Amino acid sequence: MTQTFEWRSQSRLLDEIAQALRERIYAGIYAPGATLRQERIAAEFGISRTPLREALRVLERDGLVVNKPGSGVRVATADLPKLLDAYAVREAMDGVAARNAAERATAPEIKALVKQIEQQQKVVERWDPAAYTQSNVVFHEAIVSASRNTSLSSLGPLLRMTSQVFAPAFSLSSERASTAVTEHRMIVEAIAARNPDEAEKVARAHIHATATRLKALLEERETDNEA
Amino acid sequence: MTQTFEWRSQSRLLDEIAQALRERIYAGIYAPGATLRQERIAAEFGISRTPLREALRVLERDGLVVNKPGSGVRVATADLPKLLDAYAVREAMDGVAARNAAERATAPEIKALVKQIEQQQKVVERWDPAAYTQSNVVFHEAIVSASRNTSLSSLGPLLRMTSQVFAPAFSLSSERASTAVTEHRMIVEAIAARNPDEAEKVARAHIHATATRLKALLEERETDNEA
DNA sequence: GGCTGATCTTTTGCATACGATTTGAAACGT
DNA sequence: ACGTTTCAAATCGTATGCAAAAGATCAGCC
Repeated sequence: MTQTFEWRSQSRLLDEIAQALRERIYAGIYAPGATLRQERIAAEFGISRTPLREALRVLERDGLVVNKPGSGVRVATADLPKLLDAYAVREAMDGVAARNAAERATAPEIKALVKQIEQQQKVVERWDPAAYTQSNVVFHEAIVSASRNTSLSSLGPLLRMTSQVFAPAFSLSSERASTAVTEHRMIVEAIAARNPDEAEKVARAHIHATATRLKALLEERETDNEA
Repeated sequence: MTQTFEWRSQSRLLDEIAQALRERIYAGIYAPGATLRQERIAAEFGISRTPLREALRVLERDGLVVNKPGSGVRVATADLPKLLDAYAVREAMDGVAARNAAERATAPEIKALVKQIEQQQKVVERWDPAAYTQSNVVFHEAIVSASRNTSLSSLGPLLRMTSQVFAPAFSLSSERASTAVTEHRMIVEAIAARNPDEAEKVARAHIHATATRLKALLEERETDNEA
Protein backbone atom coordinates (compact mmCIF):
# COMPACT_ATOMS: atom_id res chain seq x y z
CA MET A 1 0.00 0.00 0.00
CA THR A 2 2.89 2.30 -0.78
CA GLN A 3 1.45 5.61 0.32
CA THR A 4 3.05 8.89 -0.48
CA PHE A 5 3.24 11.12 2.50
CA GLU A 6 2.07 14.65 2.96
CA TRP A 7 4.45 16.70 5.08
CA ARG A 8 2.68 19.18 7.26
CA SER A 9 5.88 20.87 8.38
CA GLN A 10 9.48 21.21 7.34
CA SER A 11 10.67 19.62 10.57
CA ARG A 12 12.18 16.23 11.07
CA LEU A 13 10.95 13.24 9.17
CA LEU A 14 11.12 11.05 12.23
CA ASP A 15 8.65 13.26 14.08
CA GLU A 16 6.15 13.01 11.27
CA ILE A 17 6.61 9.25 11.12
CA ALA A 18 6.25 8.93 14.88
CA GLN A 19 3.00 10.88 14.80
CA ALA A 20 1.69 8.85 11.86
CA LEU A 21 2.48 5.62 13.69
CA ARG A 22 0.80 6.91 16.85
CA GLU A 23 -2.34 7.67 14.92
CA ARG A 24 -2.31 4.22 13.37
CA ILE A 25 -2.05 2.63 16.79
CA TYR A 26 -4.77 4.88 18.17
CA ALA A 27 -6.98 4.03 15.20
CA GLY A 28 -6.44 0.32 15.69
CA ILE A 29 -4.79 -0.13 12.30
CA TYR A 30 -1.95 -1.65 14.28
CA ALA A 31 -3.80 -3.67 16.91
CA PRO A 32 -2.34 -4.46 20.34
CA GLY A 33 0.12 -7.31 20.04
CA ALA A 34 0.75 -6.76 16.33
CA THR A 35 4.38 -6.90 15.25
CA LEU A 36 5.69 -3.93 13.32
CA ARG A 37 8.11 -4.97 10.58
CA GLN A 38 10.55 -2.19 9.88
CA GLU A 39 11.17 -2.86 6.22
CA ARG A 40 7.50 -3.21 5.42
CA ILE A 41 6.51 0.01 7.20
CA ALA A 42 9.44 1.91 5.75
CA ALA A 43 8.31 0.82 2.30
CA GLU A 44 4.74 1.89 3.02
CA PHE A 45 5.89 5.37 3.94
CA GLY A 46 8.45 5.45 1.16
CA ILE A 47 11.35 6.13 3.51
CA SER A 48 14.40 4.30 4.76
CA ARG A 49 14.59 2.37 8.00
CA THR A 50 16.82 4.93 9.70
CA PRO A 51 14.23 7.59 10.60
CA LEU A 52 11.63 4.86 11.13
CA ARG A 53 13.77 3.22 13.78
CA GLU A 54 14.21 6.53 15.58
CA ALA A 55 10.46 7.01 15.54
CA LEU A 56 10.01 3.54 17.00
CA ARG A 57 12.35 4.38 19.87
CA VAL A 58 10.16 7.39 20.64
CA LEU A 59 7.04 5.26 20.65
CA GLU A 60 8.80 2.71 22.79
CA ARG A 61 9.57 5.39 25.38
CA ASP A 62 5.94 6.50 25.23
CA GLY A 63 4.92 2.98 26.16
CA LEU A 64 3.00 2.47 22.94
CA VAL A 65 5.20 -0.36 21.70
CA VAL A 66 7.48 -2.88 23.35
CA ASN A 67 10.72 -4.18 21.90
CA LYS A 68 11.93 -7.75 22.12
CA PRO A 69 15.65 -7.23 21.40
CA GLY A 70 16.34 -9.49 18.49
CA SER A 71 12.86 -9.81 17.13
CA GLY A 72 11.23 -6.44 16.62
CA VAL A 73 8.61 -4.20 18.15
CA ARG A 74 5.03 -5.08 18.99
CA VAL A 75 2.15 -2.81 19.85
CA ALA A 76 1.75 -2.72 23.63
CA THR A 77 -0.85 -4.90 25.26
CA ALA A 78 -2.43 -4.47 28.67
CA ASP A 79 -4.00 -6.86 31.11
CA LEU A 80 -6.26 -5.65 33.90
CA PRO A 81 -3.52 -4.97 36.48
CA LYS A 82 -1.46 -2.93 34.04
CA LEU A 83 -4.53 -1.03 32.92
CA LEU A 84 -5.45 -0.17 36.50
CA ASP A 85 -1.88 0.98 37.13
CA ALA A 86 -2.17 3.24 34.13
CA TYR A 87 -5.43 4.66 35.47
CA ALA A 88 -3.81 5.29 38.84
CA VAL A 89 -1.18 7.42 37.12
CA ARG A 90 -3.79 9.13 35.00
CA GLU A 91 -5.83 9.96 38.08
CA ALA A 92 -2.85 11.77 39.54
CA MET A 93 -1.70 13.48 36.37
CA ASP A 94 -5.13 14.51 35.13
CA GLY A 95 -5.56 16.08 38.53
CA VAL A 96 -2.43 18.17 38.01
CA ALA A 97 -3.58 19.08 34.51
CA ALA A 98 -6.95 20.31 35.76
CA ARG A 99 -5.30 22.25 38.59
CA ASN A 100 -2.90 24.02 36.28
CA ALA A 101 -5.63 24.62 33.73
CA ALA A 102 -7.70 26.33 36.41
CA GLU A 103 -4.73 28.57 37.10
CA ARG A 104 -3.69 29.29 33.52
CA ALA A 105 -6.36 28.56 30.94
CA THR A 106 -7.15 31.48 28.64
CA ALA A 107 -10.70 32.67 28.13
CA PRO A 108 -10.87 31.19 24.61
CA GLU A 109 -9.67 27.86 25.93
CA ILE A 110 -12.35 27.81 28.60
CA LYS A 111 -14.95 28.76 26.03
CA ALA A 112 -13.77 25.88 23.83
CA LEU A 113 -14.07 23.48 26.75
CA VAL A 114 -17.64 24.60 27.41
CA LYS A 115 -18.45 24.05 23.76
CA GLN A 116 -16.99 20.56 23.85
CA ILE A 117 -19.22 19.68 26.80
CA GLU A 118 -22.25 20.74 24.81
CA GLN A 119 -21.20 18.54 21.91
CA GLN A 120 -20.54 15.63 24.24
CA GLN A 121 -24.05 16.03 25.61
CA LYS A 122 -25.48 15.64 22.10
CA VAL A 123 -23.25 12.66 21.35
CA VAL A 124 -24.43 10.91 24.50
CA GLU A 125 -28.08 11.65 23.79
CA ARG A 126 -27.97 9.97 20.41
CA TRP A 127 -25.41 7.50 21.85
CA ASP A 128 -22.63 7.20 19.34
CA PRO A 129 -19.91 5.25 21.21
CA ALA A 130 -17.12 5.89 18.71
CA ALA A 131 -17.87 9.60 18.61
CA TYR A 132 -17.98 9.71 22.40
CA THR A 133 -14.61 8.01 22.74
CA GLN A 134 -13.10 10.51 20.33
CA SER A 135 -14.75 13.45 22.06
CA ASN A 136 -13.57 12.23 25.43
CA VAL A 137 -9.97 12.05 24.28
CA VAL A 138 -10.11 15.50 22.70
CA PHE A 139 -11.57 16.92 25.90
CA HIS A 140 -8.86 15.56 28.16
CA GLU A 141 -6.13 16.60 25.74
CA ALA A 142 -7.59 20.10 25.69
CA ILE A 143 -7.23 20.31 29.46
CA VAL A 144 -3.64 19.07 29.30
CA SER A 145 -2.95 21.66 26.63
CA ALA A 146 -4.54 24.41 28.70
CA SER A 147 -2.46 23.40 31.72
CA ARG A 148 0.74 24.51 29.93
CA ASN A 149 2.76 22.07 32.00
CA THR A 150 5.47 20.61 29.80
CA SER A 151 6.19 17.87 32.32
CA LEU A 152 2.78 16.39 31.49
CA SER A 153 3.85 15.54 27.95
CA SER A 154 3.89 11.80 28.63
CA LEU A 155 0.20 11.95 29.56
CA GLY A 156 -0.96 12.08 25.93
CA PRO A 157 0.00 8.54 24.96
CA LEU A 158 -1.20 7.21 28.30
CA LEU A 159 -4.55 8.88 27.77
CA ARG A 160 -4.93 7.44 24.31
CA MET A 161 -3.99 3.93 25.33
CA THR A 162 -6.37 3.85 28.28
CA SER A 163 -9.33 5.60 26.70
CA GLN A 164 -9.04 4.74 23.05
CA VAL A 165 -6.94 1.70 22.21
CA PHE A 166 -8.10 -0.61 24.98
CA ALA A 167 -11.61 0.81 25.08
CA PRO A 168 -13.22 -1.53 22.53
CA ALA A 169 -12.42 -4.52 24.72
CA PHE A 170 -14.41 -3.09 27.60
CA SER A 171 -17.92 -2.17 26.62
CA LEU A 172 -18.80 1.41 27.33
CA SER A 173 -22.32 1.93 28.59
CA SER A 174 -24.52 4.87 27.75
CA GLU A 175 -25.25 5.50 31.43
CA ARG A 176 -21.59 5.67 32.37
CA ALA A 177 -20.94 8.04 29.48
CA SER A 178 -23.77 10.26 30.65
CA THR A 179 -22.32 10.36 34.14
CA ALA A 180 -18.89 11.04 32.67
CA VAL A 181 -20.19 14.08 30.78
CA THR A 182 -21.64 15.42 34.02
CA GLU A 183 -18.26 14.95 35.65
CA HIS A 184 -16.59 16.67 32.69
CA ARG A 185 -18.92 19.60 33.19
CA MET A 186 -17.93 19.83 36.84
CA ILE A 187 -14.27 19.94 35.83
CA VAL A 188 -14.87 22.72 33.33
CA GLU A 189 -16.91 24.69 35.85
CA ALA A 190 -14.11 24.47 38.39
CA ILE A 191 -11.61 25.60 35.77
CA ALA A 192 -13.86 28.46 34.69
CA ALA A 193 -14.27 29.46 38.35
CA ARG A 194 -10.47 29.51 38.66
CA ASN A 195 -10.68 27.05 41.53
CA PRO A 196 -7.57 24.84 41.28
CA ASP A 197 -8.29 22.73 44.37
CA GLU A 198 -11.78 21.90 43.21
CA ALA A 199 -10.62 21.25 39.64
CA GLU A 200 -8.00 18.76 40.80
CA LYS A 201 -10.46 17.09 43.14
CA VAL A 202 -13.21 16.54 40.58
CA ALA A 203 -10.75 15.56 37.84
CA ARG A 204 -9.25 12.90 40.08
CA ALA A 205 -12.70 11.72 41.10
CA HIS A 206 -13.67 11.44 37.45
CA ILE A 207 -10.75 9.18 36.52
CA HIS A 208 -11.12 7.25 39.74
CA ALA A 209 -14.78 6.55 38.99
CA THR A 210 -13.89 5.40 35.49
CA ALA A 211 -11.21 3.07 36.81
CA THR A 212 -13.45 1.71 39.54
CA ARG A 213 -16.21 0.96 37.07
CA LEU A 214 -13.74 -0.70 34.72
CA LYS A 215 -12.45 -2.87 37.51
CA ALA A 216 -15.94 -3.97 38.54
CA LEU A 217 -16.85 -4.69 34.94
CA LEU A 218 -13.85 -6.86 34.30
CA GLU A 219 -14.08 -8.77 37.57
CA GLU A 220 -17.69 -9.48 36.76
CA ARG A 221 -16.70 -10.73 33.33
CA GLU A 222 -14.06 -12.94 34.88
CA THR A 223 -16.51 -14.66 37.18
CA ASP A 224 -18.80 -15.15 34.19
CA ASN A 225 -16.03 -16.99 32.39
CA GLU A 226 -15.49 -19.27 35.33
CA ALA A 227 -19.17 -20.15 35.57
CA MET B 1 38.89 9.85 25.18
CA THR B 2 37.90 6.83 23.09
CA GLN B 3 36.53 4.52 25.75
CA THR B 4 35.76 0.88 25.11
CA PHE B 5 32.44 -0.18 26.49
CA GLU B 6 31.56 -2.93 28.89
CA TRP B 7 28.40 -4.88 28.03
CA ARG B 8 26.36 -5.80 31.06
CA SER B 9 23.78 -7.67 28.99
CA GLN B 10 23.21 -8.87 25.46
CA SER B 11 20.75 -6.04 24.95
CA ARG B 12 20.89 -3.24 22.46
CA LEU B 13 23.79 -0.88 22.16
CA LEU B 14 21.48 2.09 22.05
CA ASP B 15 20.09 1.24 25.49
CA GLU B 16 23.54 1.14 26.99
CA ILE B 17 24.41 4.41 25.30
CA ALA B 18 21.21 6.03 26.49
CA GLN B 19 21.93 4.98 30.06
CA ALA B 20 25.52 6.19 29.83
CA LEU B 21 24.35 9.56 28.53
CA ARG B 22 21.75 9.81 31.30
CA GLU B 23 24.41 9.21 33.91
CA ARG B 24 26.62 11.84 32.36
CA ILE B 25 23.79 14.36 32.50
CA TYR B 26 22.94 13.38 36.07
CA ALA B 27 26.59 13.70 37.03
CA GLY B 28 26.84 17.14 35.45
CA ILE B 29 29.46 16.06 32.93
CA TYR B 30 27.05 17.45 30.37
CA ALA B 31 25.78 20.56 32.10
CA PRO B 32 22.35 22.08 31.41
CA GLY B 33 22.45 24.00 28.14
CA ALA B 34 25.49 22.16 26.80
CA THR B 35 25.27 21.09 23.17
CA LEU B 36 25.86 17.43 22.42
CA ARG B 37 27.76 16.93 19.17
CA GLN B 38 26.94 13.57 17.66
CA GLU B 39 30.24 12.84 15.98
CA ARG B 40 32.26 13.77 19.03
CA ILE B 41 30.23 11.62 21.42
CA ALA B 42 30.11 8.72 18.99
CA ALA B 43 33.88 8.86 18.79
CA GLU B 44 34.16 8.96 22.58
CA PHE B 45 32.11 5.78 22.89
CA GLY B 46 33.77 4.22 19.88
CA ILE B 47 30.49 3.67 18.04
CA SER B 48 28.79 5.05 14.96
CA ARG B 49 26.23 7.84 14.99
CA THR B 50 23.29 5.56 14.22
CA PRO B 51 22.73 4.01 17.67
CA LEU B 52 23.75 7.27 19.30
CA ARG B 53 21.02 9.15 17.47
CA GLU B 54 18.43 6.63 18.62
CA ALA B 55 19.65 7.04 22.19
CA LEU B 56 19.29 10.80 21.84
CA ARG B 57 15.64 10.41 20.75
CA VAL B 58 15.01 8.41 23.91
CA LEU B 59 16.59 11.09 26.07
CA GLU B 60 14.63 13.71 24.18
CA ARG B 61 11.39 11.92 25.03
CA ASP B 62 12.50 11.68 28.65
CA GLY B 63 12.83 15.45 28.67
CA LEU B 64 16.54 15.32 29.46
CA VAL B 65 17.57 16.99 26.22
CA VAL B 66 15.87 19.32 23.77
CA ASN B 67 16.38 19.27 20.02
CA LYS B 68 16.57 22.33 17.83
CA PRO B 69 15.80 20.76 14.45
CA GLY B 70 18.73 21.66 12.27
CA SER B 71 21.23 22.40 14.97
CA GLY B 72 21.55 19.57 17.45
CA VAL B 73 20.54 18.60 20.96
CA ARG B 74 21.20 20.49 24.15
CA VAL B 75 20.87 19.36 27.72
CA ALA B 76 17.56 20.60 29.09
CA THR B 77 17.46 23.74 31.18
CA ALA B 78 14.80 24.80 33.64
CA ASP B 79 13.67 28.16 34.91
CA LEU B 80 11.61 28.48 38.07
CA PRO B 81 8.16 28.04 36.47
CA LYS B 82 9.22 24.91 34.62
CA LEU B 83 10.82 23.52 37.74
CA LEU B 84 7.67 24.11 39.78
CA ASP B 85 5.62 22.41 37.07
CA ALA B 86 7.94 19.43 37.29
CA TYR B 87 7.49 19.33 41.05
CA ALA B 88 3.72 19.45 40.65
CA VAL B 89 3.88 16.33 38.50
CA ARG B 90 6.31 14.70 40.88
CA GLU B 91 4.02 15.41 43.81
CA ALA B 92 1.25 13.52 42.05
CA MET B 93 3.35 10.65 40.73
CA ASP B 94 5.40 10.13 43.87
CA GLY B 95 2.07 9.89 45.65
CA VAL B 96 0.99 7.06 43.36
CA ALA B 97 4.34 5.37 43.79
CA ALA B 98 4.07 5.46 47.57
CA ARG B 99 0.48 4.20 47.43
CA ASN B 100 1.34 1.25 45.23
CA ALA B 101 4.46 0.53 47.24
CA ALA B 102 2.33 0.31 50.38
CA GLU B 103 0.17 -2.22 48.56
CA ARG B 104 2.90 -4.28 46.93
CA ALA B 105 6.34 -3.82 48.47
CA THR B 106 8.00 -7.06 49.56
CA ALA B 107 9.40 -7.48 53.05
CA PRO B 108 13.01 -7.21 51.82
CA GLU B 109 12.16 -4.02 49.96
CA ILE B 110 10.67 -2.49 53.10
CA LYS B 111 13.68 -3.59 55.10
CA ALA B 112 15.95 -1.93 52.53
CA LEU B 113 13.94 1.29 52.78
CA VAL B 114 14.29 1.30 56.57
CA LYS B 115 18.02 0.81 56.18
CA GLN B 116 18.25 3.72 53.75
CA ILE B 117 16.54 5.99 56.26
CA GLU B 118 19.13 5.09 58.86
CA GLN B 119 21.91 5.91 56.45
CA GLN B 120 20.27 9.20 55.50
CA GLN B 121 20.11 10.08 59.17
CA LYS B 122 23.88 9.63 59.45
CA VAL B 123 24.51 11.60 56.28
CA VAL B 124 22.47 14.49 57.59
CA GLU B 125 24.15 14.44 60.98
CA ARG B 126 27.58 14.85 59.48
CA TRP B 127 26.00 16.99 56.72
CA ASP B 128 27.43 15.81 53.43
CA PRO B 129 25.26 17.56 50.81
CA ALA B 130 26.42 15.52 47.82
CA ALA B 131 25.90 12.26 49.67
CA TYR B 132 22.47 13.41 50.79
CA THR B 133 21.40 14.29 47.25
CA GLN B 134 22.52 10.87 46.07
CA SER B 135 20.81 9.11 48.95
CA ASN B 136 17.62 11.05 48.35
CA VAL B 137 17.49 10.00 44.71
CA VAL B 138 18.16 6.36 45.55
CA PHE B 139 15.41 6.43 48.15
CA HIS B 140 12.76 7.77 45.82
CA GLU B 141 13.79 5.39 43.06
CA ALA B 142 13.50 2.52 45.50
CA ILE B 143 9.90 3.45 46.22
CA VAL B 144 9.12 3.71 42.51
CA SER B 145 10.69 0.30 42.02
CA ALA B 146 8.71 -1.17 44.89
CA SER B 147 5.50 0.23 43.44
CA ARG B 148 5.78 -2.11 40.45
CA ASN B 149 3.78 0.32 38.35
CA THR B 150 5.22 0.33 34.83
CA SER B 151 3.32 3.48 33.95
CA LEU B 152 5.57 5.37 36.35
CA SER B 153 8.65 4.77 34.20
CA SER B 154 8.89 8.41 33.15
CA LEU B 155 9.27 9.43 36.78
CA GLY B 156 12.93 8.41 36.93
CA PRO B 157 14.30 11.11 34.64
CA LEU B 158 11.97 13.69 36.19
CA LEU B 159 13.22 12.77 39.64
CA ARG B 160 16.83 13.07 38.62
CA MET B 161 16.39 16.39 36.89
CA THR B 162 14.54 17.98 39.80
CA SER B 163 16.59 16.54 42.65
CA GLN B 164 20.02 16.10 41.17
CA VAL B 165 20.75 18.12 38.04
CA PHE B 166 19.17 21.42 39.06
CA ALA B 167 19.94 20.97 42.75
CA PRO B 168 23.36 22.68 42.76
CA ALA B 169 21.78 25.93 41.69
CA PHE B 170 19.49 26.00 44.70
CA SER B 171 21.37 25.65 47.91
CA LEU B 172 20.21 22.82 50.11
CA SER B 173 20.15 23.58 53.80
CA SER B 174 20.95 21.13 56.54
CA GLU B 175 17.71 21.91 58.36
CA ARG B 176 15.56 21.19 55.34
CA ALA B 177 17.41 17.92 54.76
CA SER B 178 16.80 16.93 58.34
CA THR B 179 13.10 17.62 57.97
CA ALA B 180 13.10 15.71 54.69
CA VAL B 181 14.56 12.64 56.35
CA THR B 182 11.80 12.78 58.94
CA GLU B 183 9.27 12.95 56.13
CA HIS B 184 10.99 10.04 54.41
CA ARG B 185 10.65 8.06 57.61
CA MET B 186 6.92 8.78 57.72
CA ILE B 187 6.58 7.51 54.15
CA VAL B 188 8.41 4.29 54.94
CA GLU B 189 6.35 3.78 58.08
CA ALA B 190 3.12 4.14 56.12
CA ILE B 191 4.39 1.67 53.53
CA ALA B 192 5.47 -0.77 56.23
CA ALA B 193 2.08 -0.40 57.88
CA ARG B 194 0.45 -1.24 54.52
CA ASN B 195 -1.49 1.98 54.63
CA PRO B 196 -1.80 3.21 51.01
CA ASP B 197 -3.88 6.31 51.79
CA GLU B 198 -1.45 7.53 54.40
CA ALA B 199 1.55 6.68 52.21
CA GLU B 200 0.21 8.73 49.33
CA LYS B 201 -0.69 11.61 51.63
CA VAL B 202 2.70 11.92 53.30
CA ALA B 203 4.58 11.35 50.04
CA ARG B 204 2.65 14.16 48.39
CA ALA B 205 3.17 16.39 51.41
CA HIS B 206 6.90 15.69 51.26
CA ILE B 207 7.27 16.76 47.64
CA HIS B 208 4.92 19.68 48.18
CA ALA B 209 7.01 20.92 51.09
CA THR B 210 10.16 20.64 49.01
CA ALA B 211 8.61 22.59 46.16
CA THR B 212 7.21 25.24 48.48
CA ARG B 213 10.58 25.77 50.11
CA LEU B 214 12.23 25.96 46.70
CA LYS B 215 9.76 28.56 45.57
CA ALA B 216 10.29 30.70 48.66
CA LEU B 217 14.04 30.42 48.32
CA LEU B 218 14.10 31.52 44.73
CA GLU B 219 11.65 34.37 45.19
CA GLU B 220 13.79 35.59 48.04
CA ARG B 221 16.87 35.38 45.85
CA GLU B 222 15.09 37.31 43.13
CA THR B 223 14.24 40.20 45.42
CA ASP B 224 17.87 40.18 46.57
CA ASN B 225 18.98 40.65 43.00
CA GLU B 226 16.63 43.57 42.56
CA ALA B 227 17.89 45.23 45.71
C1' DG C 1 31.48 52.10 13.09
C1' DG C 2 27.76 49.02 12.68
C1' DC C 3 24.93 46.40 9.72
C1' DT C 4 23.95 43.40 5.76
C1' DG C 5 24.89 39.84 2.53
C1' DA C 6 27.48 36.07 0.43
C1' DT C 7 30.46 32.22 0.90
C1' DC C 8 32.44 28.53 3.37
C1' DT C 9 32.63 25.13 7.04
C1' DT C 10 30.48 22.25 10.18
C1' DT C 11 26.90 19.30 11.55
C1' DT C 12 22.80 17.31 11.09
C1' DG C 13 19.33 14.14 8.72
C1' DC C 14 18.36 10.44 5.61
C1' DA C 15 19.66 6.64 2.62
C1' DT C 16 22.29 2.61 1.67
C1' DA C 17 25.12 -1.43 2.88
C1' DC C 18 26.76 -5.16 5.69
C1' DG C 19 27.18 -8.42 9.58
C1' DA C 20 24.74 -10.73 13.51
C1' DT C 21 20.72 -12.91 15.52
C1' DT C 22 16.55 -14.87 15.55
C1' DT C 23 12.83 -17.57 13.73
C1' DG C 24 10.69 -21.17 11.37
C1' DA C 25 10.86 -25.50 9.45
C1' DA C 26 12.57 -29.49 7.47
C1' DA C 27 15.42 -33.47 8.24
C1' DC C 28 17.20 -36.66 11.38
C1' DG C 29 17.31 -39.74 15.22
C1' DT C 30 15.04 -42.03 19.11
C1' DA D 1 4.89 -40.16 16.49
C1' DC D 2 7.56 -36.94 19.03
C1' DG D 3 11.53 -34.39 20.31
C1' DT D 4 16.02 -32.72 18.75
C1' DT D 5 19.15 -30.72 15.64
C1' DT D 6 20.50 -28.38 11.76
C1' DC D 7 20.04 -25.19 8.22
C1' DA D 8 18.22 -21.40 5.54
C1' DA D 9 15.46 -17.29 5.06
C1' DA D 10 14.17 -13.23 7.07
C1' DT D 11 14.83 -9.39 10.08
C1' DC D 12 17.14 -6.75 13.22
C1' DG D 13 21.22 -3.91 14.80
C1' DT D 14 25.22 -1.22 13.44
C1' DA D 15 28.37 1.09 10.28
C1' DT D 16 29.31 4.04 6.44
C1' DG D 17 28.29 7.59 2.91
C1' DC D 18 26.06 11.59 0.92
C1' DA D 19 23.17 15.72 0.38
C1' DA D 20 21.03 19.61 2.61
C1' DA D 21 20.52 22.91 6.10
C1' DA D 22 22.23 25.63 9.90
C1' DG D 23 25.94 28.57 11.75
C1' DA D 24 30.18 31.16 11.33
C1' DT D 25 33.30 34.11 8.98
C1' DC D 26 34.52 37.86 6.37
C1' DA D 27 33.98 41.25 2.84
C1' DG D 28 31.27 45.02 1.26
C1' DC D 29 28.05 48.79 1.98
C1' DC D 30 25.30 52.29 4.29
